[in-house]
Parts: sequence; structure tokens; C-alpha cells
Amino acid sequence: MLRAAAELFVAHGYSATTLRQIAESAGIKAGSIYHHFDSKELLFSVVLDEGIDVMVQAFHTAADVTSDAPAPSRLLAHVRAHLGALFENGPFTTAHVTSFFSAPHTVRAQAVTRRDGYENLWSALLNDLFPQINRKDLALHRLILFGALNSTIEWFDPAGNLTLDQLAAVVTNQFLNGVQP
Amino acid sequence: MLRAAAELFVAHGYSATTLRQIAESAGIKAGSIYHHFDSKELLFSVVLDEGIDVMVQAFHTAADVTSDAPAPSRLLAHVRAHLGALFENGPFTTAHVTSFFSAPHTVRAQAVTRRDGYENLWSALLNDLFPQINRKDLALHRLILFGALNSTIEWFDPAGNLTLDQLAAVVTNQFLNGVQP
DNA sequence: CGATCTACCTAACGTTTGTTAGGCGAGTGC
DNA sequence: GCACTCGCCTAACAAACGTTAGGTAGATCG
Repeated sequence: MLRAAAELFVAHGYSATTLRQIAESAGIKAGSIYHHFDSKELLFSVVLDEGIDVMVQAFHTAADVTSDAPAPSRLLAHVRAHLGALFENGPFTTAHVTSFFSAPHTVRAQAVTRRDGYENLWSALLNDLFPQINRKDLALHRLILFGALNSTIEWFDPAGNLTLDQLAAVVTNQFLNGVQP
Repeated sequence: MLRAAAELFVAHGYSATTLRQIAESAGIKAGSIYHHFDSKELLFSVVLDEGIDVMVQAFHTAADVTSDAPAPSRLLAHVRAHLGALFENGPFTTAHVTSFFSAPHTVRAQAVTRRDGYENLWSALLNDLFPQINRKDLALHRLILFGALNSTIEWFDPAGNLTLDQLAAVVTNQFLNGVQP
């Protein structure tokens, strides 16, 4: 049922998704939702939290696997993990990207706070991978990379010709070396 | 009044914005909106169209100014123009980024169609600037660049220390040369 | 067996939503 | 000075919204 809610939030945004739609999609009636969640906002909040958990977990498994690999490989693994969280692990992570702006102020603020934890993981990683670049510049590069990664959900088709591995390779390579041949 | 509507759409998304809010923000009453627009969807549609017009116009002025400059300068000018459309020319362009997912299907489909025109301008530009790169790769690079540019509205503060010119330079440089020092 | 709990339902509540019909005053053209 | 348009208002409409109260079937447990 959390899954059903997340999918609808992703497709239509927070406020355009009604509890009756969620209920129907989950095979129950609208009023029954309140047996599990005290309000629509809280349900949304749980969906977003779940999305962050997925991302953080993906990050840590990528970190474990590649902890002593060279820098480009480690970066690639984490880019792949982030894309995997978006496209392979349910709609929870995606909800963060698509329904962020349609979320109520309180939920939005809370989501930002929790997301900071994940972003700090990335900051630490990048500072570790590129010690020769100063942190302020690196923070900017990270934001640009995040923008590129998250907006893939607007155009990337997991069932298309391009695989997630290939996409991760392209993004990583562009981040490292730019577009010049 | 279009401006008031656009600002509210940007802040809360499409369906969380009520006609009464828009009316109040524009200094009129809700019913009066229908003297100008036949429906809420149509009003939103007009806002989005206006946003595309702003972007296309910014693109063409940048093209006129730098038509015989070297490739990196031309790219920089267009990146700067795109960022200018987002941050300096009202909320119409921004509405495209923030309220896209909360838009009704029909409006969304129409917006995509009109946006294709703008994206084709960019495709042509990049193919012109980088003839040595094959078009399929370049299309990917463009999508990545667009993602990075559009998501700046989530974190960039026009009133902060970093200027738009500097931001444009950073993004352009990362696109061309990557993050390596 | 009886008590309790869980997961759900029905039916309604007050509010808000987009939308509409009809009216009113200021300006314009003839 | 009369007709007409334009921009806006008031007042209401039906529908849909989040939410709540009270009830019911089935499982759990002592």
C-alpha cells in the first residue's frame, strides 16, 4: 500500500493524489488508510523517508564494494548506485524528485533535513576522491552532478536501448572529463 | 495576474494552487479569472507557454550576440542565457521545472510538445559546436546538461555570493572539461 | 469460551474546490 | 445620449476533498 501511494504521488504529485485513489489502488477503502496513518501528510512523509533509506542503503553497499578501488571506479559505482535507487528500487526514491515541489511546507522542510544526511555522504565521498579540488568548488560540482542524476527520471527509459550501466558510465565520464573527445 | 498565478504555481505546484489564491494575489475575486481564461488548466497552459517564449527568446539573443565567437564562448553565452531565463525573467520559466509533475496529463503533454522546439534549438547548437562528437552521444550530453541547469533552481540563490555569471562559467567549464583540475 | 486486537468497512461530517449565472459601474463609439 | 463592451463582483452550484465515528468479521490468546 505504501508502494501504491508512492506510485501515485510520483505520477500526479502530492495534492493531486487523493486518498480514495490510493485506497483503490491498494484494494481497500479510503477510510481504512487512517488505521495505518494519522493523516495524508504523514503517509507522504513515510514514503519520502523510505526513499531516503533506499538511497542511503545503496550508497553504503556501493561504498563497501569499492572502498579500495581507484577514484574513478569508486565514483562510477556510486553514480550507478544512485541511479539504481531511482530506477530499480521502487517509486519511493523517485517520489523525492517528482513531488518535492507539490509537498506541503512542513513535509518539504522535513524531507530536506533528512536528505541532508545523504548529501553529506556524497560530500565526504567527493572530498575523499578529489583532495586536490577545494571543497567549495567541489560542493558546486556535486550539486550539478545531483541535478543531472535526478533529472534522468524525466527522460531515461529503463526498458530502452541504453542500460543503466551505460548511463552511469556516460554521466561519470562527463563529470570527470567533460564532453571533449 | 499571469505573474501572480505563475508564482503560486511555482511555490505550491499546480493542483495545490487554488483559483482563490491566485485571485487574491492579483487583487481580484476568483470568479473574475474566468473573464480572462476559460479554465484553470488553460491558465496554467498559458503560463507554461509564456515560460517557453522567454527561453526561446533568451536563446536567440544569445545566438545573435555570439554567432561568430569560438565554441566555448558561444556555449557559455547560451548557458548564461538559459540560467537568465530561469532566474531573471520571472516565474514563467521556473514553473516549467517545478510544476511539471503536478500538471494534468493534457497540459503536460502539450508542454512537452512546445518544449521540444526549444530543445531542438539546443540540439542544433551543440551539433554545430561539437561536430566531432556523434549526435547520439551529444544528445545524451545535452540531457545531462539540461538536468544540471534546471535543477539549479533547487539550490541556487541569486542574492547569494555566487553570481549568475560565475555559475554559468562553472557549469560550462564542467561540461567541457569535467571536474579534473 | 470469552476477551481482546487487528484490519477493514460504511456512512457521514464540514470544508474547499472549480465553475457558472446574472448584475453593476465605468468607459467608448456613434 | 444611447447602446455596447469590458472588467469585475456577488452568490451560489455540485462535486470532491480529508477526516471521523461507530460497527463488523476474523484471528489471537489466556
